[in-house]
Amino acid sequence: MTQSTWGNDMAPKKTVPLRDKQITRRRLISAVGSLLAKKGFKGLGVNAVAREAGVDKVLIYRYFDGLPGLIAAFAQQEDFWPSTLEMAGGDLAQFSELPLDEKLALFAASFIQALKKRPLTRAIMAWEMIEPNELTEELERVREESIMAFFQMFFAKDRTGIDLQALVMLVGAALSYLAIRADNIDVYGGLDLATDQGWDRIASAVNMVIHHVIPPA
Amino acid sequence: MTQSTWGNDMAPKKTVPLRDKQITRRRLISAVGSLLAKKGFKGLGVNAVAREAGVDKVLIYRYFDGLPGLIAAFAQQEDFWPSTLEMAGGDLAQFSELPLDEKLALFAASFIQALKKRPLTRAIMAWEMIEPNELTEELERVREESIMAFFQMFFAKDRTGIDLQALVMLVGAALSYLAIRADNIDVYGGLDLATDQGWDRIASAVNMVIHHVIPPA
DNA sequence: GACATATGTCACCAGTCGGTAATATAACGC
DNA sequence: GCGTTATATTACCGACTGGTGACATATGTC
Repeated sequence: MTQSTWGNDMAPKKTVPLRDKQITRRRLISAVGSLLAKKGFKGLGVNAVAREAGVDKVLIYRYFDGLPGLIAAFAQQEDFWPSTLEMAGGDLAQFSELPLDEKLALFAASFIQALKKRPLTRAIMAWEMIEPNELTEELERVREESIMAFFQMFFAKDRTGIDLQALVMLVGAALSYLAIRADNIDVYGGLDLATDQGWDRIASAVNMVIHHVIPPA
Repeated sequence: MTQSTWGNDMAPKKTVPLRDKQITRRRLISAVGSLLAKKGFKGLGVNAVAREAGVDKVLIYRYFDGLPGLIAAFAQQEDFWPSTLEMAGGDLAQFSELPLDEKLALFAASFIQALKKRPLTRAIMAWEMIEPNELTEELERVREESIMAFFQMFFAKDRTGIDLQALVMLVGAALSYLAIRADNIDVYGGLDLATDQGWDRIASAVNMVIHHVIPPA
């Protein structure tokens, strides 16, 4: 990016580069974000990112050692994946005292909300499905760790005798799939993915399943 | 593709083009399939398809009016989506007489098998998630119709009072997601996606849910 | 045989991609 | 002022993309 040193009076053809490494870095990082949100991971190349940032692409190599490095930097500073706290509904202590079925229901509702407000996360999840590379593998690893830690913390020592882990992951998989699809289609198998009412119906169905599988104490 | 007119005795440098439109068309169509299975929809371009078919890319334009036309021709002749019969386990009459919970369980098992043996379908499903275009929309429409027809035929007039449609679609979404992920990763949330045992566990969890939600009569 | 048509190959185009070297300019120390 | 370093731009490279026109060869008809 360049900026004019003078006003418009002198009709200055020359512009003055900013020459601020930190600002340039931030420009590039946020360009990844906006580009990812706008186009998805399609067209996420050095040229496009540099264009979006208004900066020369060579700086991607100088500051980040290439596009993977830049994307890694982007991923680090983004909360692209919901935290344990968020998946627990915002209050860990309170969450831990809930009966099992309510824990699961709260988790499902929180997970829906978390996905709904993260278009970038949905884009990255879609990305992971079709282009495995060293970056998506890293994001993958972080996510697997996070979700396993969450599961261990709250569901590990159940004595219901049912496969709680498989149940949680099935719900997570279904919600992930529907959230991603919602970016492309309005209806899936008759389910309305475009409106809040449609998602309320989905959440209700999940709750119904949970409360049938785990009868309240 | 070319083939030698003589044996190897004359050391023939020249090869003779086949000059059979139907064969060439088939070569191109099947090249789309194998390329889709090998690389997914990434690198599914005119150049790559022509290379895979061993044919010049200009024929794609001449015979199919471009890549979309070729892909449409490919999609028409493929059973890329399981039929109602297949989703019912192979015997419609028998299926229709099962109690509801067993219907659902059989559907889930059949759906898993159907996805497992269709790498192209998985690739296309992944494609639909990120690149909506006129082709994927068509496939989408076919699929939505098919799945709704199946649902209507067997589950419409339930009187359990629960949201059966949402339940079926949740299961379908979860299984679709896991099947697609299985092409990229071996483990999802602790679930083993790479082995038959892992999928048995998933199927068991689905059955568990079904039988809890819909108690056998 | 001659000719027209169907089929296939080749060569090229402009555009984009990831990547790099050479250069210009700003900022800072002296 | 001078020189050095940090920052950014320009210009280019080879490879690939989708797409097209000119050409070559085989097939079928008369």
